[in-house]
Amino acid sequence: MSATYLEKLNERQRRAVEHGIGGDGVTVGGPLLIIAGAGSGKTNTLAHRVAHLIVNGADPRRILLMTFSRRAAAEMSRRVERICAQVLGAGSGVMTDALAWAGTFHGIGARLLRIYAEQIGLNVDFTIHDREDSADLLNVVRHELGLSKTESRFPTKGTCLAIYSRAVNSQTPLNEVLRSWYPWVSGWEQQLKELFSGYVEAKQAQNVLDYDDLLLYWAQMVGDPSLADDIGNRFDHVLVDEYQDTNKLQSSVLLALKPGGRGLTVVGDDAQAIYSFRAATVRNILDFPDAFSPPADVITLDRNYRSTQTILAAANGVIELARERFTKNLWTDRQSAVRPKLLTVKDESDQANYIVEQVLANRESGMLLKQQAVLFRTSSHSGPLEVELTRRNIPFVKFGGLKFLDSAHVKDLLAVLRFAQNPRDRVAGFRLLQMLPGIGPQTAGKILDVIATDPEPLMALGEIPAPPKSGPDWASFIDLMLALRKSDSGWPAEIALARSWYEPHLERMHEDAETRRADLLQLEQIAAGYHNRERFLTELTLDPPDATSDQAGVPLLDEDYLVLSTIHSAKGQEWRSVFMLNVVDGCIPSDLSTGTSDDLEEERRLLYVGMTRAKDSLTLVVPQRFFTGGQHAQGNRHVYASRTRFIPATLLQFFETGTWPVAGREASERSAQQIRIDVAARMRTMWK
DNA sequence: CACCATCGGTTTTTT
DNA sequence: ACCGATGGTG
Repeated sequence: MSATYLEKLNERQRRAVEHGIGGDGVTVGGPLLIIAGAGSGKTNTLAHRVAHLIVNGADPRRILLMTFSRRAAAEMSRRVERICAQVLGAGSGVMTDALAWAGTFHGIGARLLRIYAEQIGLNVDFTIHDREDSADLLNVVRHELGLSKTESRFPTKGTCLAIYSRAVNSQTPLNEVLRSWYPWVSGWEQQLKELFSGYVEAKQAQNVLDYDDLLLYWAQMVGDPSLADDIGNRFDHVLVDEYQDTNKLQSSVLLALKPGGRGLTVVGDDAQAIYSFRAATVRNILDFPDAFSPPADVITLDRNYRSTQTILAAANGVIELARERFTKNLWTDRQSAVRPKLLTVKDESDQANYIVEQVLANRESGMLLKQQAVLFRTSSHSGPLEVELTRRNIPFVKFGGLKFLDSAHVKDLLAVLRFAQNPRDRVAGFRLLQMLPGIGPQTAGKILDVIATDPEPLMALGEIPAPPKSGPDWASFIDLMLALRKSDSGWPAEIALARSWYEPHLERMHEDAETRRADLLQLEQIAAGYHNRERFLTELTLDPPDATSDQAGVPLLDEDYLVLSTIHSAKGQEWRSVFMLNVVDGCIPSDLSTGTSDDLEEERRLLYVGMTRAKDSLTLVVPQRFFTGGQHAQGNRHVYASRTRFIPATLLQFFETGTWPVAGREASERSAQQIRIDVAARMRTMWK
């Protein structure tokens, strides 16, 4: 077969694409590891491999493709479809709804668990707790066990959850987890064990799973040989992207699905491992070949197509100072006379002004906002820039950090739907009941106790006499729950029902009900895109819409906007022009991550990941003065920062260094402009 | 028992 | 600056 669509690939990419695929209908080869450096055409190669499988007769519905985020899965599906349509002709129909099994580990886990729920004694109507729900539930148990009133301070719910999660995801006994990562709480080992065991019981009684359970139950499920066979045989091919950021639990699932490694492909880059805080381990990718006999084939893609040679030289310089050597060095033939910039500015406010000026200048010269991105270590670092962008009416979308779903009103509305879906979910019920006036923690707890034992909890709820102080709100609440229980109004009508019930409560509880209402309308819009309530709740929890923008809504696709993103959320992406904020010690590396040398090495890789996102132009900004704590505009608590330790003097040769603004009176004029406020607008809103 | 005020400790990255 | 725990009041 002449495969002209493969001709654009380089020799190694092509080998990776064709590995194990014969022209004779035999498409299931041995295990393959692709080490794919930043910008080496990884996504393209993987997409071509999947397409090539399909073109050679593999059934797309029997391909399992696991990516790091749903965004990545969607992008991959899109590319695969495009290639297949080109090769097979648009009318071939092979690709209609084809890659049904593309998603994240957690998302795929949730789907499989619902399919096999009965066989493993799980109620199919389980709901999924996000991180905060999990912490809340853990906190309830913590109180019940009397651990919140101990002599010396017991760790907070967040720390407890982090410990639990680390133990589960790394498949490590608690005492070792405590010794290696939480030595300061090692005195609480016994109590933590009790807490975790109570937490597990609570989750089961309430028919909820947390993020870790999606992997843990899946791993348990494939621990049974016949179930493992059954699930493994659903898929002829299993491909995993970003394998360096998977944890031990995930690799155990993978090996149980395809014990011999046949049909298994993993792709990743050990130099881009940045998720060890989630128990990801680079051992997974390094040990992959020898998990099989004969060992997996390894193909290394080290030719970078993304960045100019000067950008790559600087990035290579940074990663070469790492404690351990990585499996490759990147090279390119994209010559450029322009080195990346390392720019010193006075403070964060000048940093914001500089970026705005540069971004606008780039746009003047024809570079869309969308082709530019501003990256930072920590979500809050972009605060001053966001203010400035808003003031100048420059549209932007921010990825990472606080989610739209984290706001109280959105959680309230979701709690209504979740409780209707699974009335045993106490976290949802507790939240929901307390929205009613006159119902607080005690009353809510008692009501939940009463209905917990009933086989039909929502019916039982209807029979509870109205709590004295809840007034007429109780009756309308019961009406709502009964209506949602039957779910005969259908989806997405149910969310409209819930929202109109919630609206008076919203107004009562929040001053700024107006802006919050807009969010809820937006949630309703999003909901319309899902098939039913269960899918909506599940997928929203697993893949929350993570973009927040200056406008209430996510901008339409054809609009132009600047991208703001944490480095973590920028993984796998690229832009023509990239700016990195706060390239100073204390930000990269984060002050909180300088404890162990492993932490520090991960921060170094983080800087490397950020730098390698840039195609044509890269600017690292170093503010000298850094405001801390209180955000009074006139406040003056600050620290003097210095350039990140990851760019020592020996690396300065790779950068064009400079300061901004260029000295002179321009600067004072600019700052005069900057404190200007819109007095007229303030006057208008004063009496509203 | 709900609701409000206050005080003290903490503060990243995300499925 | 923001929780979360705690204590007082109605």
